[in-house]
Amino acid sequence: MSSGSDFSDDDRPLGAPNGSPNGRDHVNGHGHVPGQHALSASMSDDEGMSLSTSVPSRTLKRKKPIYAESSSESSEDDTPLASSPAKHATSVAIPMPGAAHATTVPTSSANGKSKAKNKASKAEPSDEYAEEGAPKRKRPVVKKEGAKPTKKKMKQESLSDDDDRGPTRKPSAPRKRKTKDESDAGSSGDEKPLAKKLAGKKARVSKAKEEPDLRKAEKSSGKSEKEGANGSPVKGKGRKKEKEEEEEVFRWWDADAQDGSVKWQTLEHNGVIFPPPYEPLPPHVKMKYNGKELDLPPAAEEVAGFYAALLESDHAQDATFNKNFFDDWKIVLKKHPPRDGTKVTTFGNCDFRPMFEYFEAEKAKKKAMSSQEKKELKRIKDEQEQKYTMCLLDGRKEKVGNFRVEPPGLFRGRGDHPKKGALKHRVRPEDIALNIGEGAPIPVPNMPGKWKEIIHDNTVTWLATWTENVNNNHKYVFLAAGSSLKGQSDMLKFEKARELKKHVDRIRQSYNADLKSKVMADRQRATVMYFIDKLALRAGNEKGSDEADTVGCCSLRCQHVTLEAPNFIIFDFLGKDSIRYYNRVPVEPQVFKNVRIFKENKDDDDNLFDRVNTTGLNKHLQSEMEGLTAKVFRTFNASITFQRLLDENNLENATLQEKLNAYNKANREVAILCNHRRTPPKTHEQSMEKVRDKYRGLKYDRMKLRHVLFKIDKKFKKNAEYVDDESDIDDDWIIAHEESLSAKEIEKAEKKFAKENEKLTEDGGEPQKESVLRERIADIEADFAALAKERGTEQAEMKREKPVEKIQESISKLTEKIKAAKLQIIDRDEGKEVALGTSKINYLDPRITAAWCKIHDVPVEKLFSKTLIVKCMFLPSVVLYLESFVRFTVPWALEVEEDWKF
DNA sequence: TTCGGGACTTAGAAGAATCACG
DNA sequence: CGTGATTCTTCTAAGTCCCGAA
Repeated sequence: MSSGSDFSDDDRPLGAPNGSPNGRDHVNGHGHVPGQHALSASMSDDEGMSLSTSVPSRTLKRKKPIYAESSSESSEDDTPLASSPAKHATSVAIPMPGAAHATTVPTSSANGKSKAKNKASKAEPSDEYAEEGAPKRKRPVVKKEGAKPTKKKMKQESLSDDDDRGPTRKPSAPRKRKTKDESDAGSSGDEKPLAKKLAGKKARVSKAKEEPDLRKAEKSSGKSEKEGANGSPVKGKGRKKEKEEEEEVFRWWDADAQDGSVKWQTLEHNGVIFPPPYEPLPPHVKMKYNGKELDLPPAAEEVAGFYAALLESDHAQDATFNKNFFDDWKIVLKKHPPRDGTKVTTFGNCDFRPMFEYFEAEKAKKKAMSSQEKKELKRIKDEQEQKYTMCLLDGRKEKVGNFRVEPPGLFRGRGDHPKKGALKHRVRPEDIALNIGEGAPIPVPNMPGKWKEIIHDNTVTWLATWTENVNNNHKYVFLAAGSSLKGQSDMLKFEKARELKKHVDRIRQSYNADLKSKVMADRQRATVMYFIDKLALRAGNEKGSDEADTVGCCSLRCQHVTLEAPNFIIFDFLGKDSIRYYNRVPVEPQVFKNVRIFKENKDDDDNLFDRVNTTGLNKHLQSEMEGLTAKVFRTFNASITFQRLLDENNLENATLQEKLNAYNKANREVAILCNHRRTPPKTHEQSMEKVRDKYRGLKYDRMKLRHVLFKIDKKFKKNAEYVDDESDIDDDWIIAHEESLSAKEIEKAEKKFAKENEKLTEDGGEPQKESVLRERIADIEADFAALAKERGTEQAEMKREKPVEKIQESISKLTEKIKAAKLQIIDRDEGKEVALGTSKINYLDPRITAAWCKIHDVPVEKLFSKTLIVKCMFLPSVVLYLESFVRFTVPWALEVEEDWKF
């Protein structure tokens, strides 16, 4: 796909609107529109849809509107483009590209009024399913029972024009699809999988069927043994039992398909490692309360220390953080009061500084240790942790991921999480459940206590779990990213995304048709799909009031989207991790219209899509393609865009560096698409200034050379090549620059002088007189004085005569350098808040990179860090090869043929 | 139909290691 | 050969999605 789309990148920009609620100001800078498909929707005007969604459901959770200002309520047709957009909208939009392909197949169903659209489109494609190679579905189809029942078709909401209007359901229980329009979808969904299965593999079918039952049985019976017994025979096939000695590479990707539910047959591990107990501070380190030293018992001191350590961080400036910390600390203090009976009641009277300073000093001390000592310390630590790092999974040694139990501390929620600052308790063995193979030795905790529970569940991959006290979230210990388990599911993920390629045209047609559906729920869902597909937005589950207020596609509220006629939508909301998403994009007129309708009669903090939620959306997606969920679109979009961008380059005679740049550029585009950001390093501005200075220096040098030419002959001024003005270096800068140059030269001269003298004395000679140095300095100063004179004259003298051609040559060389420097500056500045890692690790199919490296003869190590490579391989023995060379590696992704395409 | 439990992926920040370079 | 910048790894928060009970 993606044929044509040209990505113009010149539009970057966007002025960042200020004031993001939580203080961060990330802005997605560009108007990139991702998916380049075209929606062929014929824009027939929809018959006057009068559906107004009247009743805005109030979102339960939302307490206070965050973006109060956003002017959004548009009620009339005409969009507001008023002020607000203008404000933000510096950005430029990029036209949605390509329009061609998907379109080609007009489907009958596309015609407007039919509400049954789903059906129609579904039917036709059936052949597609058949062709599918039938990869093993990991997610067992299982649950089909669920689907079936729905047959009920209730349908209400038909949008007959008015009545439906609504959505009527205003109830506060908002949206949530009440309707089941999905029913049809359900049914069709059913058949699909079937077809697939049939087409697919024989054995598989039976397996799939069986599994569910199996699984169920297992679950209910709990740890029962039989599951093991049952399970293994089924899938067994003897494969895993092969003699492979542990260091031999297990090529799971070649091995027989794994079933989704049973994850392992045998599992041995050493549990988790607990952090060392709290060590009280030396007696001379005491925080103060009301100016007096506070003598705290260890338990209370420990908590105070958590806070003290953050004293200079942003957290300590955060009111919520401080309050939550203080509340929790007071609870601890009640149990462990200061020894002198002081009552700690006011946060403002606390002075944690002494503790902070002690920590800083300790840090400095540690840093000052010799590298010998540091190494020794590290060795000891590694030794202690050694046994936790690996486990035995089906007889193979595999790396464990986070085997260190999270130490106690203050909860660092992102954005404005209502619980940030709360005390996270120390986790004890009593809190932890271990999952381990039956019969495997039970590890002994490295601190006093007994495990909460030992289970033997081979349908899950975790080794240990506990519940964290602040949010009651579950924490797990899993295998490392490079393990077979993770590798497998990673590969499945990408295969699923690739599968979407085959269905995406049809899916787009179908949602395009639905954009005009008379059923409000369908129309909203289609609109949601349009955004998810084009902008790679996240699904957007509902969130609770005790979490930060962030949204995804389904949970967008009216305040998050602004319409700008004729066809722009401005998104401005906080997404995952409270990262701001800002994007101004052109959309299909129908989408524009829909959003206008959806916003009608709603308040800013009402849900934009009041009839859609992620569950319903995913259910629908499943009916379009087995295993399809909203997040698959993100993976698909990222990888396919990446592949396309890489393919667009012509790297015929490119140098290695140019190739790497091209790769990184593509990577960055994807990161931007997915809105992956980072806060620029504190030092960014400063290092930016340095680069800019270098750039100006080059420009200065070139200017001087030009002036030399001008002096030789005025005619050069006419030469277009030399007219370049130095608009980016002003007089002040020139003066400063010349001064610094002169200072540098003098310093150099002094050093040289000193060195010469040293040598002379060494050889038994006499040192030179000071006057020699003074003379040299005078010369330098004279040179610079001459330069000062030249300022503004457009004429310059050359210290050493050079033929004109040489000068011209130097100028063009400088011009090149200047261009490169400029690019580098832009690059760096634009990249300052884009994080490339996340997409590289999670969204870009590593096989794209592997194949690309093969074609262009680029060593993978230049692009993938060691851990990333390991992720594509996963066995230690393989990793060793890596050091010597990638030829021998057998990571699942690195084995691809060079013509492999996503 | 909602709700919450559960398991697993995705995410940016913080910390550690390595690099570049004066 | 330190040291400041850059890159990689670790840490754990915050999502997605599924499931089953009420």
